[in-house]
This record gives sequence, C-alpha cells and structure tokens, in this order.
Amino acid sequence: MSEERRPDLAAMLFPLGRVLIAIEEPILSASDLSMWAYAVLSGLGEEPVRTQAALAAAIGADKSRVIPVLDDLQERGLISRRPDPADRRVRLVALTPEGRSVRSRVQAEIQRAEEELLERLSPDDRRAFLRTLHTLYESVRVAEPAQAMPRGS
Amino acid sequence: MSEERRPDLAAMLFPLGRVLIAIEEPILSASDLSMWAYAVLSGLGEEPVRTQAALAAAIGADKSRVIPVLDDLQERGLISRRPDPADRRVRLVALTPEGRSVRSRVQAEIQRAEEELLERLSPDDRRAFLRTLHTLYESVRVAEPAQAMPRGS
DNA sequence: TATTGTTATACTCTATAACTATA
DNA sequence: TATAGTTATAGAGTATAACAATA
Repeated sequence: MSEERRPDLAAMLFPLGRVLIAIEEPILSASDLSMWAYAVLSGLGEEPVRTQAALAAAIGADKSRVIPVLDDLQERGLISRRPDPADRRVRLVALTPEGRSVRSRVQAEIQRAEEELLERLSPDDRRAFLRTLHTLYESVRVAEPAQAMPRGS
Repeated sequence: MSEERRPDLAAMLFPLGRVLIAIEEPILSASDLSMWAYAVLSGLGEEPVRTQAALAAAIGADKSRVIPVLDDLQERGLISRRPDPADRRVRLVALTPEGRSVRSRVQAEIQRAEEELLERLSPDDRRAFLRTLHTLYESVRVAEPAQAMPRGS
C-alpha cells in the first residue's frame, strides 16, 4: 500500500492563495478597501466583537496593526467605535448599516469571482472541496488561537 | 435553490496556510533551511531547471530574491551552479546528491507532519480533498504564469 | 541590442516596545 | 498593578532599477 506521491500541502495552497489575492484585489480597490480593511469588515460581520484586540486576533493580525485600519473605516462611516460605558478602556466596535451593506456587497462580488475558479470542478467535487476546506478551517481555528501571519523568512 | 452561505475561499485558506507554515518551520530550521531554501530544493527536485530566472518563477519568487538562497545552498554543497558551456550567461542549477537526499528527507518529514492535519478527515474526504486541491493547483499553475507573492496591503 | 545573472537601494509591512488612560 | 488601546520605531522582506557579462 504505497503512499501516493504528491506536492506538499503548502506548495499547492500558496499558489492558490496568490490567485485568490489577485482575484480579490481589483474588487477591493474598486471600493477603496485594503485587504486588512476587508478582513476587519468580515470579522465584524458575524457578531459584534467586544475588544479591538479580540478582533485583531480573530483575523490573524497584531492589535497595533488594525488601528490605522479602524481609524480609516470609522472616518468613512463604515464602523462605529465607542468606549464601553461599563469599562471605558475598551472600545465597542461594530459595523454601521452602511458598513454592513458595503461588506455584503463586496463579499458577494468576491464570492462570485471565486466561483469562476471553482467552476473548473465538477459540482460534486466543488461541493466536497468547500465542505472539507471548511472542516479543516474550523479545526485549525479552534486548535490554534489566531495568530499574526508569520512572514516569509 | 439558494447558495450555501460560506466564508470566502481566502478566509479559509489563509489560516490553513499559517498552520502549515507553523508545522513546517521547526522541521526546516532543524535542517537550517529557510522557507525559500526549501522552495528552491523542491523546485529543483523534479527536473533540473535551465535558468535561475525560470527556477525563481517556478517557485513564485523574484529572480533577485533567490540569489542569496542559491549562494547559501551552493556553499553548503546542496546544489551545483555552473555556467552553461553553450551559453555562458546562464547558470545550470541542479541538486547535488546530498541536496537530493536532504530534500527528500525533509519533504518526507513535512508530509508526515501534514498527515496529522489531514487525519482529522475521513479517508475518503482526505483523498478527495488532495485530489481536488491538486486539480486546482494545476489549473492555476497553467493559467497564471508564476508570479512573485504580492504583499499584504 | 537583448538577455542572464548580480548588486544596491528604497520601500512596504511588521512586530516590539514604550506610553496613556482607565481599572 | 494590570489591561485596552495607541504611537513610534527599528527590523525584516521585498521589488525596482542600475550594472556587468555574454550573446
């Protein structure tokens, strides 16, 4: 029972990641959003986050890295950020209605563009791939508390 | 027939990529290899590459970025690099026997470590996932001539 | 003149470590 | 004293562009 020869997982994932970035980039810049800004909007999309540090951790960023991003999004009225009355050290961050609308519009565009990539698969394969990818994603999300992206080296 | 709600592809792939880097890192540094050095060894593993630029493109790096890596690997006797007699502008780069052995040992270790991640899947899912990932990988490899990794932003 | 490899440089991204304000 | 957020800074990683050698 010999193992199938295959490229490393990372060797297959990274080129795919590059293509996905290339797909997202024009969509994001059409709405004047950086990758991190979109990550913040996505991170806030599900449920409101209590602290900025928690938000940063959830999207795999350093807490200091998200601050200019939050400044910008707040200035543009896409998020609200106000001190928690109960503990004035923490900032309650949330999407504004407009932020929510931008987020869902952009996400829809991105996912539509991603479909072009997935269309190369049969419907069955496509479904199975997304399901398994989601499983792995959830499994690493609980295993590894989100961390900042290590750089190249 | 409503679309299933799902996170963006990139949002699922990137955390997975981070975990894979974390898995590879200790294995690579045990052999004193950087990520790019391993990418070079991998790139040379299949068939010898004729030019350094082609090698760089194959691993998604800038041609100037691989030079210090090649210097180091050559100094350590893991690769050979000699001018092509037929066109002395180009350097013929190849794995030495020792380089080949290091590469296959390290790759075996990495893939063994990756299996721990894949073990969270059923054998069927695991097989299907690897097969589909490979399909996508091949499809983007021909579509997008390998390019340097765009940075965050 | 065009191409391969190389070097030097400027730029971007990033984490770290101080600092503030609250508790 | 400890924690959330902020700011400033130094370091790493990168692409760009100029350069040398060969064609």
